[in-house]
Amino acid sequence: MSDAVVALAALAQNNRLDVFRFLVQAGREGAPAGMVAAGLDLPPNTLSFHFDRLRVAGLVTARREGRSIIYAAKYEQMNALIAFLTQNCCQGVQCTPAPVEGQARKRRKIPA
Amino acid sequence: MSDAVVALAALAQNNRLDVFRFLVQAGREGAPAGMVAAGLDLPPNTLSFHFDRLRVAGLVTARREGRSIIYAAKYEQMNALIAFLTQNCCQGVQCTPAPVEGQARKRRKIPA
DNA sequence: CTGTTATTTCGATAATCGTTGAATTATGGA
DNA sequence: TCCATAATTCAACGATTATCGAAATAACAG
Repeated sequence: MSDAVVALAALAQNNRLDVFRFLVQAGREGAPAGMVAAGLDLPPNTLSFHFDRLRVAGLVTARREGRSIIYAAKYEQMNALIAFLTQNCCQGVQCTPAPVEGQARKRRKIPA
Repeated sequence: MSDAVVALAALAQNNRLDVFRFLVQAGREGAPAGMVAAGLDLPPNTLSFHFDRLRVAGLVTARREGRSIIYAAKYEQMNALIAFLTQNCCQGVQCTPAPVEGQARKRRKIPA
């Protein structure tokens, strides 16, 4: 539960949210730190700091590959966060913001 | 878009997340500040600070009623946040964590 | 007006945050 | 070995945060 707060805090910062979005777009494979640095124009030490936050929050994984360190988004954790928000912060009320595609047509109310 | 960061930051704090959840449970009607203070055992000035954060983030509304001030969760904003996360932080990948109730049965793929 | 209840505002404080420059570690190539 | 590349760690900094006690404001009752 305080898990959620940590994850929220990790995403509640512009650069960090950008980093995470970048990694999401990079796919399961992930991307080396340097590529993220180049893509977002962030100095490597600042980036290291943010990566660490995301990692501690369980939102990304890190693995070494040659001299690069590859970071990858942890989709499961993101799903868990969204699930938490959906269940705890909209309770009872219609909330699920309609899946992006294939949403059901509104059903006509059946008269008594 | 930086809207999302503000909303995330507003929820990225234990007491504040509790406050928001309390208001969500209170329903559209909302609840007076004092009731939240009692329910969560928080000093009123600290609570004021947190209410303000949530209000600025667009996550709650405030209206005066007699001597009380009634705060209410803004479900639409929460939906918008969840929508943002669903679309921007899981892009392409299966992500929507299955609506709590009434979820559609999985459709059998139609063979060519 | 006076007093009471409900809440906010103000000033101060300790803690945490995001960024920076400089130094450091780790890997691989010549 | 020596050098270059990729990334992290460290110390410092100004800025923001969450909390507190005390004072102020708002609405109502007598």
